Amino acid sequence: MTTITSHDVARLAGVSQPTVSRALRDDPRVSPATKEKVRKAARALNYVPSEVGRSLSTRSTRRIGVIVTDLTNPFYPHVVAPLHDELESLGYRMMLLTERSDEAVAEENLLDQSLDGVVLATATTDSRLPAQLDRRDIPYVFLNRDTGRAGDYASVVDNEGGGRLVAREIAALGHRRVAGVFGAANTTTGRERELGFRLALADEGIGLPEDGVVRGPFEYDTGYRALPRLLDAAQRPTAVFCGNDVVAVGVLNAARAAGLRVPEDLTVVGFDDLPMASWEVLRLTTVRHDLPELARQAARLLVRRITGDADSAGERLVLPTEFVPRGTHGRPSA
Amino acid sequence: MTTITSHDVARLAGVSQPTVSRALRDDPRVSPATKEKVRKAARALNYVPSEVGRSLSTRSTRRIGVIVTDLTNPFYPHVVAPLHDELESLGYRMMLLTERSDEAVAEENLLDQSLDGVVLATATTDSRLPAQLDRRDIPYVFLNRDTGRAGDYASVVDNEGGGRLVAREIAALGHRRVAGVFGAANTTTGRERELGFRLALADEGIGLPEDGVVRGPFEYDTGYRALPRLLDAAQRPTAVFCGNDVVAVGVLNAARAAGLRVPEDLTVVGFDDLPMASWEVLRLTTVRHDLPELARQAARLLVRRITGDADSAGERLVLPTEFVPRGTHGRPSA
DNA sequence: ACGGGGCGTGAATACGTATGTACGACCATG
DNA sequence: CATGGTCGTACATACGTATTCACGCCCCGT
Repeated sequence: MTTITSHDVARLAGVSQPTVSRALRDDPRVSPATKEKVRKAARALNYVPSEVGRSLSTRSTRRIGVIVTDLTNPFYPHVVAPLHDELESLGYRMMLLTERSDEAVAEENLLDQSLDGVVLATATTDSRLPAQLDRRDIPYVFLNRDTGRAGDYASVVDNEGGGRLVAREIAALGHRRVAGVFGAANTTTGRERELGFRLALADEGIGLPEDGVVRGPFEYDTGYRALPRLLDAAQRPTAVFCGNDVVAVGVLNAARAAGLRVPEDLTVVGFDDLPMASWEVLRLTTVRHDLPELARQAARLLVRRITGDADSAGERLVLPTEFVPRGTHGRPSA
Repeated sequence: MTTITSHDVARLAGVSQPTVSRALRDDPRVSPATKEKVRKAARALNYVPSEVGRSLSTRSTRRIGVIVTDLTNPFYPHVVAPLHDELESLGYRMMLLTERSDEAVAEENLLDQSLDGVVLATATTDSRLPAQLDRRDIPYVFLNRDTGRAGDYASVVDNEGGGRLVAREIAALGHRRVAGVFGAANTTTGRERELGFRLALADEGIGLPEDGVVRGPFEYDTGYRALPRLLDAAQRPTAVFCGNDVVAVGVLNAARAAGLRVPEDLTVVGFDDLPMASWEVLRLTTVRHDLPELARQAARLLVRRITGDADSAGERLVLPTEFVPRGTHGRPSA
């Protein structure tokens, strides 16, 4: 069974190929009678317009690339899913790409004109991808992380504010020896959350000792392996602020493995409020922001940029944060 | 900045466009000297071949569609991630599509010749998608679930065997009043796991009462809401087999909320052995299979089918299962 | 010296759709 | 009745790459 084209439909309907194209796109210049004839022929042949042919002709693929590091990190699905849905409702489709890809492969994938735009959910401050995309005039937006430079198009969270919230709550409970497990230093999320936390702690006269800070990828293992080190610090902490929920879950599990009671022996606070944070077995105290909205906002911003409706100087959309008390924080017992 | 095409490269290199195409694809009929000239020109212009032009000409997009229900269900990322990587190493890219999409949209996406193949990770036994794909001669494979009919191309798990394993372990521990939370009845995964469980229980003289069975989507909520109902059964169960780990986590959390101790008051067993099953806060006893391999196998099978190297009568690749004892099973105390 | 056989390259074309332009028919108006 | 306008459709072409075919050249053999 060979592919059915608009020419086949044209032949059956007794019109020309361009008329088929126009009729199916509901062009007002085609008479209702002809439209009906064409639609009938198209449906009789089970015709579906070729996306490739259309893309070549219109120079637009209505396809968006989304770059993530690792989908098995529970954070990403919660951003990719709403992103997918929002893009779909805007008439775009989603290509999933990962950062770990071989660099040459990745670049070719991005620069071969097969994407109308790109969502970068993994940007590190030293990534060279944005420059490549700029060079090709491929619209892109940052999601969650950005480069921190002016001119970015980004949908992000008030990370610094969120870090401050946690510091104040922890201080108010009476904690004085605190620790932190943050994201890698080349991510704005990691840096800003740490900064807000430090600044607000300083306001309360509390310092963050050198051996009370661990930085690493926003992964379960980072948290799991960080806790033993933090417990070995000169000043054993009574509270740990984690750069995100995934890391916090790692810390919670390490605490359980170490026989520590939470929150009696240790206060643990996360960031993101992933659905699992409210599981009974975790009851993780955390910082909430509207993750689905973060994704939807990125999708809409990207589409605005594609259609030329975005501010040419860049746009940074910042979502607010909120402290969510659950079961993993309390007064220090020591 | 206008798009750079092979014609531009040709002009700069002083050759024809076809020669550029051949040179860059390393065609042996092009002389080394010309190749060098072309490569130099291409790199000077930062040329990347247009994927769209190539697709139109070759009638192949090297793009694979992957259909999932809901990415926020922790199961899917663990199959999508290895699938993505395997496809990439085979030279294909991944389009992510969801089942919930508006049906018309979804069909158009699948049938517009923009995909070389499709992975169905969501098949229900009554899905009409396979017939549509057959009709268009679009190669596809089932992943994890299939229709159960002969002629399928599928990468699946020995679900019935896995269900049997659990029944035997539970029976051996002395449980006599057991319950089950299975997947929807129109999924082979749900049906086969239930079947194996029932058959092996019957071998031990144990029945599964009507009010000891709940069926629903393989989601957290299904498990969470199922437990209260099961506890209200005429014969309160001492053990619950869950259709997959995600459901089991729902049950575990419901048990915690109900003040039940696991495994003292209730034995809970899952299926899949997702990474989170080994978290200290869960320590879920479950049935393991090689999930990444399940995905990789599906990718390779699909590519074989695309290239015409697969058995024309269909192929069903079945992965074995293994019982993984952790902390959520034990002898009944009652 | 002439003819034949590679070898390397260019010209022509195909892929499927969208769109600018031209053209024919019909109607209304003077 | 002629002319101008409008409406609907066809013709031609563009998009970027891959491929088939034809052709010219050089080298070798006789």
